[in-house]
This record gives sequence, structure tokens and C-alpha cells, in this order.
Amino acid sequence: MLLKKETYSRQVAQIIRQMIREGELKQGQPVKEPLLANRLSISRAPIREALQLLTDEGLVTSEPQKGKRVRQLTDKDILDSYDVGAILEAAGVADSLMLWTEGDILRLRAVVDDMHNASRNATDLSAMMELDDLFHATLLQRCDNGRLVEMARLSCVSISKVLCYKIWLTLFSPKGFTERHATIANAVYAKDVASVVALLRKHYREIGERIIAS
Amino acid sequence: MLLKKETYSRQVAQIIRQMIREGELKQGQPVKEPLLANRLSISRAPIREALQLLTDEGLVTSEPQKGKRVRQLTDKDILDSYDVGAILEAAGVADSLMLWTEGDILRLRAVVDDMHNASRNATDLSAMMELDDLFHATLLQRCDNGRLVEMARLSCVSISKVLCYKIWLTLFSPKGFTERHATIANAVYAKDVASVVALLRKHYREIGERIIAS
DNA sequence: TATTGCCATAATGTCGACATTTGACATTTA
DNA sequence: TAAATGTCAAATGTCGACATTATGGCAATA
Repeated sequence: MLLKKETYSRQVAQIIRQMIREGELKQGQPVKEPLLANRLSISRAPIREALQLLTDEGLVTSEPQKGKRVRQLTDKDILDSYDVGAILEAAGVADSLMLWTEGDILRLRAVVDDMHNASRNATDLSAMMELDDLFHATLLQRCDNGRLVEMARLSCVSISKVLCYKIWLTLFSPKGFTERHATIANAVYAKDVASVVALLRKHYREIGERIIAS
Repeated sequence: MLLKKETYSRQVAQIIRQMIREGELKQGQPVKEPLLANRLSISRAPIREALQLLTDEGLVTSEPQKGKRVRQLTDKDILDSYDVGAILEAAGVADSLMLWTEGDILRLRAVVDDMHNASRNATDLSAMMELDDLFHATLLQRCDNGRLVEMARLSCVSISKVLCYKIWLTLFSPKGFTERHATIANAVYAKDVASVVALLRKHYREIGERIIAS
């Protein structure tokens, strides 16, 4: 076994993320340290650390002396987050699209192909989720601003795909989802920067609006 | 007295920020919990919490089992951070400039006037710093995307004005600093979105480059 | 009945101590 | 001499307990 003795805090953070995704912890609900500590049979210290990690990710809100809660996303939070993500991703692509090689384009094509294949088999989007991540990461493959890439993800993906996991799975049909990304990819193949930017911002805005509508 | 019994953690975080600004804690230097705990005569728990707060802000890096260190900014970190800040601020202004009223413009003029006045008295930029914050906040006064505003600040200001505090004070002469902002303000008065965007990105890039050059 | 004040309960904030890991120095060995 | 190993102090991770603060219910009062 490839010795991996993670620290408790990180394992707990992952467990709580899972609990939020699965709906065991709902938005706005308080997260009580003693409860988790008992349930996991560890002390409160690592629990507190884990909760602070999640606070940094925006999954949990903290009010001194009042405890921590699963973040309650307002409609505006969702729209704003996706808007920021779109702005950053669009800027990152716009600034780096000129550097794309033929190989880069092939990589993007491969991702879109995988989406097409997956859309024939999968009944919901759960299989699509990692392809979606891969697609957007591939769009930024030539963007050398690591901070931009990181913040773009942090802004919307990390939040929405955990807090709104179940809703996210119902947003689109696998086919429609694939087509949306194919459209964006086509603009990339054509190196049409303006279209890519416009399509990305539209794409993200629509996702935000659909999440709200649910 | 205006009862303000902040939690220890937050006070400690502020103290450490101050220590970083003043150069008592230098970049890359390990931050040892027992030391701070002794010095402040409190236990390690609030120290650890404070360090995690600072980790979220990007001022401190953490490696499990290896401790925390004051973040060591690479040249690329600085350039990338300012680039992200510029992208967000420019997008925020671009999307909201059409909403500006005459009163909004007067507010911006007032800030620039304050800068002019300050530049005649101050010998360094220390007095300018809060005016700089105010200037950029005023640029985004009509941007209703709170998350964008927050992330724009977090991306560069919070980091650089703490980690590179002393360098920052020597970047420009007060006069030159004022003129730079006046130039941006003029483009705003003219509602010339393209110029504002271009000037902002240039402004931030130059700041990054000057910090590196030091 | 509605409001105020008090109390009991439970959660968070903080503490001091122990367990484990890390990094450096000393020692051994080739 | 240089590499490998053993040893030890110091720092981090975790624990259980106490102190302080928030929350809800109940009684007293207007």
C-alpha cells in the first residue's frame, strides 16, 4: 500500500464535503462539532480545523461565538459566483488562445468526443461531471496564470458542485450538455476569441439561472 | 468603552499581519506556534486558528506535519495576482460604467482631489495607501457583484500590501502615483470603457513589475 | 396576553498535556 | 571522506477538560 496517512483534519473535511453533497447536511444548517466528534470518535480539534478549511472554500460560513453553518447560497451568490468564474475563464482563454498548437486542439476534440460517447450511455450527468471539469481545464491548458485557473475553479465549481450537487445533475440532458460544450469548442477551433468569450459568459450565466430556477 | 471583545484568534491574526508588514516575519520564514503562544501568553489553539485564517488570505502557506511559513511570493505569483486583480476590476468597471450617475463621478473626482492634496504633503506613499483603496473601491461603486469586488481585492491588495508593504511604499512618488490614477479617472469620466480596461490592466501590470524589480 | 428576566442546557473558545513526526546532529560503516 | 544509520530536541497533530457565551423555556410581572 502506498502509505498515505493523511492528517485527520483533511479526511474530516472530505467527509463533510461528502455529507453536503449527499444532502445529509443541508444549506443553512448548523454544523455542530460535538456531534461530528462523537460520530467519528475523534476530538473536536481536527473537526474545527476541517471546518475552517471548508470555510476557506466557501462551503461553510462562520460567525464567532455562534458556530458554523453550511453556507446558504442566495440566488445572487450563485449568479455572482458563476459570473466571476466566467470572467476569469474567458480572460484566461482569450489571453492564451493564440498559443494553441494543433496538439492542444486535438486534446480538446478528444474531450468533446468523450462527452459524446458518455452522453449515449449515461442517464444523468454524474458521469459528465468530471468531463466537464476536464473540458474547462483543457480550455485553460495554455493559460500560464496558475492563480487565475485556481480562482476560476474556486469561484463556482468548487462551490456549486458540492452545495448544489443534486441540482447540478438535473440541469441538462447529457445530449444538451454535450452540445453546449461542442459549440464552445467550435469557436475555439476557429480561434474566434470574441465568440469564445461571449459563449463562455453566456454558458455560465445560463447554468447559474438554471440552478436558481430549481 | 465600546465593548469589543474580539475572539483571540482574530486578534492574533491581526497581530501576525502587522508583524509581516513590519518585516518582523519575513517571507519564507517559518511561523512557530509555541513561540507566538509564549510571547502572547495564550495557548496554541487560537494561534493555530489565526494561522489558518491567514492561510485563507494567502499570507501563509501550510504543509501538513511541516508547519506554516510566511508565504514566499515568486515573481510569477506577483504578476499573476495583479493580473487576476486587474481582470476582475476591469470587468467589474466595464460592466457597470454605464450605470454611473453624475454623483458617482463627483465621488471619484473627490478621491482624485484628495490624492492631489495628499501628494503635496506626504513624503512617501503611506498616507496614499488608503486613498488607493478608496479609489479602486470607488471604481467599483456601481458593480453589484459583491463576490467580484471581494475577490479582486483579495487577489492582489490583501497580499501585496502586507507581504510587500515596505516595497509598496517606494514604488512611486506621490505625484506620479496621483497622476496615474488621474489618467484612469479621466477615461472613466469620458465613459471610455475600452480605455479604462486597458489602463487598468496596464496599471496593475506595471505595479507588479515594479515590485519585482525591487 | 405579551413582555421581561432568569435559569438550565448545549455549543463554542481556550487551555495544558500527550503522541507523533520532523530535522539536525552525532555516530557508525564502507 | 562520504554515505548511511541512530539518536534526540523541537514542532505539529490530537486529546480531554474547563471557561465563556448563546439559545430556549419557564416563571414573574405588567
